[in-house]
Amino acid sequence: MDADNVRMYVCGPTVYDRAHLGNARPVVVFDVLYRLLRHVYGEGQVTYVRNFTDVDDKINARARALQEGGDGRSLNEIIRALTDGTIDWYHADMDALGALRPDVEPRATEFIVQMVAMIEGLVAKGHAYAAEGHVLFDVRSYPDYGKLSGRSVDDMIAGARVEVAPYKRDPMDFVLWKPSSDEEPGWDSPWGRGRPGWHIECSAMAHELLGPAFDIHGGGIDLQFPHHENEIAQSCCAHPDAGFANFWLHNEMVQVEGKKMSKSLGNFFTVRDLLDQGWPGEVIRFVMLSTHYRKPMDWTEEKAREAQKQLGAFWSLVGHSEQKGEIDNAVVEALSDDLNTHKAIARLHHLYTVGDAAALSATLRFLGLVGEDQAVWIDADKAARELLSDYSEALSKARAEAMLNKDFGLVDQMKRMLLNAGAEVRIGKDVVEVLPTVEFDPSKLEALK
RNA sequence: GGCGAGUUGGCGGAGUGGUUACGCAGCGGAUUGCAAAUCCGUGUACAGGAGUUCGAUUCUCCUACUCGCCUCCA
Repeated sequence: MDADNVRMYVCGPTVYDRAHLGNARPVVVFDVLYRLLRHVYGEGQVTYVRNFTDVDDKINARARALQEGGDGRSLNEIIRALTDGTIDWYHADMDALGALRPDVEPRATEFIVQMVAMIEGLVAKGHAYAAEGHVLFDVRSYPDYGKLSGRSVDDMIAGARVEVAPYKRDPMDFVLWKPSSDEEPGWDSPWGRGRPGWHIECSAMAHELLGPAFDIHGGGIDLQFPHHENEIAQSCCAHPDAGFANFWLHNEMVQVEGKKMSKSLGNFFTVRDLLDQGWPGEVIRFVMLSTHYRKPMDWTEEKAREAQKQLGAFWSLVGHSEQKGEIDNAVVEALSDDLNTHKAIARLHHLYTVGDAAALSATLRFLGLVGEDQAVWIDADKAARELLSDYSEALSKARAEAMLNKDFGLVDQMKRMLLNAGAEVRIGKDVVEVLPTVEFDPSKLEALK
């Protein structure tokens, strides 16, 4: 809409717990988009907003449990502390994945005033009504309701899985505001003390921070309905001529070893779990980017291992050279084509194969595939190379002897040990080299006699 | 019951109305004491059926299967 101010809003997490792997996908996907937009339009020309939803019944339940467990603070204080802590976790974990922080990360609880104002506007325009302390959005008042997700109100009602509250005019009407009991957090409003419904916070914050119309709205495909559908209904009815979001992007879900990630299947884990297991954040990111964002992404150990191997190879090429290069244009083109990250990775392989360390380095940086882990890895790699150079010398000597007396027993034994420790043994015509691989483990080396 | 996405070689995973990526694994060769690594070479895969077309993996329709959403969910 405005090349000097490209605006993007992405639905962020409800901060009640550690981010799981599924939470990480939109973060990584839209981080790539953010980086691309900054590259194309300029770093200062892009505004990226991603919210924290810090008012939610799951949070309330946790806070109440803490209170009942003896926490003497007020409910609001506990909630604030709880969500503060969860946000810190989120930042740490997403930073580890190489995701840039958005320009603005608004918290829902800091925009209650704007939500109330928007709801009042909707009531005034006849799109919402108060009933029994609730305020509900009247879906029948918005003819385009269901357009984004390709549903019709009638179809959905036919599905008959809608909870029908007696105060609703239509079963599909959704809550904009609901009353709070004394044990629940609440804010004063024209409809009494209460709290916002789930969807209104994004509409209010997007409007406040990006204006009535902006370029891109993103989030997980599971949010397409009802969350985004409801956002559209609210925002478009509140600001009928603005248009709200120009483009909607939805990432597909994450699976684990071919199955849906769920607590009941026991394949549920957080980003922190993976990091603690020793997977570098860049490897997790690399796995994410190897699948197009609109397809389900299957997390498997095998993919992670493969990603680590490939990234390790890239890093070892760029890590030991200080050349400054340009971001590869073919990668930018691939990303410009609906974020074809896998094609971009194929191009990285090409840069690696032709040995263009400078371009590879700049492009990896652009894609967020080098970070602290790379520095750590380079250090470890250097140390390992040093350690192995002694072994290399010894092996070289032993081999020279063996070449004369044709007894290769010792050479083979040394080789086995080195390979077993994850080293790579290269014996050429006259050169012997021993180099570490990503699997190198010095503790598996026994002292050479 | 409603809505949607997908089904590509051993595996992962792009893409295209005709020339069929890329990575890993495999195979053949060079090399090697043997390997590893490297280099060179190598595989005509697009769920099934019908249709449109000179020609379809790519477009249309049908069928099968998988998955997701419809309820908190990224």
